[in-house]
Amino acid sequence: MPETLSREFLPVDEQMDLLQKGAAEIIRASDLRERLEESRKTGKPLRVKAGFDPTAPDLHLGHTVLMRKLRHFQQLGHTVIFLVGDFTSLIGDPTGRNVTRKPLTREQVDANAETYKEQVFRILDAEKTEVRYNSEWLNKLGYEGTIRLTSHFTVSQMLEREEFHRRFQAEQPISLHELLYPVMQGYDSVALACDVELGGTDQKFNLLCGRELQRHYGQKPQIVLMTPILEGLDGVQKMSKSLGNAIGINEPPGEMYGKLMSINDELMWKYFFLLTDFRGSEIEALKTDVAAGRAHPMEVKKQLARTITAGFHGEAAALSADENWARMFQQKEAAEDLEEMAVAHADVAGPEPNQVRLSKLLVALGLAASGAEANRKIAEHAVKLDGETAGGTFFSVASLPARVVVRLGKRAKIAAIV
RNA sequence: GCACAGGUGGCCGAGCGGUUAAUGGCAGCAGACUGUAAAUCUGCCGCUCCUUGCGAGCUACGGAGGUUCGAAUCCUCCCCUGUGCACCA
Repeated sequence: MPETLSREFLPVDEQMDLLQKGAAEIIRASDLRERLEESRKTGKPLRVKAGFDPTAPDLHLGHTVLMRKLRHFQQLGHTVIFLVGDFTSLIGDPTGRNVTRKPLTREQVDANAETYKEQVFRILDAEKTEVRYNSEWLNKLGYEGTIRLTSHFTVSQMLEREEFHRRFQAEQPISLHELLYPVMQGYDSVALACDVELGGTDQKFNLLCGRELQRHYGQKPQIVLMTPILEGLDGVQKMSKSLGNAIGINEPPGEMYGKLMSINDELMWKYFFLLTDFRGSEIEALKTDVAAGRAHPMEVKKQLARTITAGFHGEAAALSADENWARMFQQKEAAEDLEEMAVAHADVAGPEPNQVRLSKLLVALGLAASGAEANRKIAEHAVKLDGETAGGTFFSVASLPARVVVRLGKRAKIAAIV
């Protein structure tokens, strides 16, 4: 992929090809083509915006689908605006929530925004990204401006939005301020004079509000490019930290690799498509090979896991994660580089010297959420010590300090008891 | 403000005075099976403590009181949500 720095843009067909890969919907593709042609003629890059609520400082692969698309624009020489929704996040986008989100404090927003940027620039080129905060213009709007702005929409327009409509029908609460969210996001596009706005498909309504408002303000309505929502590890619900089915971009290579291997076969193709630079045709070829029995799905999945892991941690880390995983799951041997945690013997002591209360140890290692849960798992024979199923609550070590490999299900850690 | 309907464990949702940590479903965790998964089957699924026992204690059905030997279940007040009414009334 050539890194275009100057006013030299690639032919429009090639640009369209890249931009359309993995896009769920473009409103409208023909307009995008037109505007790309115009930009190529005038030498002016497109202004491409994507807004982010600085609410979830831990980015996961689901977020990167959009980031990667932004990077595509960037690679083609267009201007990417990373918009921090510091103002809108005081509302909290109601998308997909059946409960009204509680607003963040100013301090939380600021702190989150910083963490966000740090992570985003692992994918985007910081040098070429325009970072803006929407408080810049929304703050100035004032009550009067807000009234004028909201007058462009009607209540029934707002209630067309699926989420509001659903809640209204279900007799669930909709706070007045939530209705303001799409309006503000739309105004961001006006303030930034965007040519294109990116968002997930769940953002469709908000994105279209931008077009609507831009018309009112005499601007050309932005093109809207929506990326699909990535399903999480369960393969059903969207990837989300709060649902516990996410792969964080800051996770250690082993974790990342392991989680990727745990997705089901069907989902792996989507991941290939949205999270790697494999060409569409290459992915289709792999798919055909698997269907015909020429390639093993597990091997293909390993390739996926390696590729994505390498993108965040480098080739070497990905390879070692790969080898480790094979040892752990295929040969059921203990992995080499398990995380080691120091535990004070006093905290986990049993009644006799050199004895350890296993339930406490499991909690201390973070393998069990509570002592009660730990005891249940021991009773279920789900706990292994140095490869041997633990028989009871207590176990003895020959001497202190001691190192024990503790395994509960898929997860294992080395306890350094001192 | 008035009236009505609601508020139960991560979610949905039973229970409507007493074998109740609270039926059931979903989610989750573990075991078996497998190609890592998925599917399927099995077990678990509030917390703490220890003498790990079909042990003891604690906390829990929006909140606070009350009635009762005993309340998620009855009463009172309060909070929250939804709906209707709010000129004629």
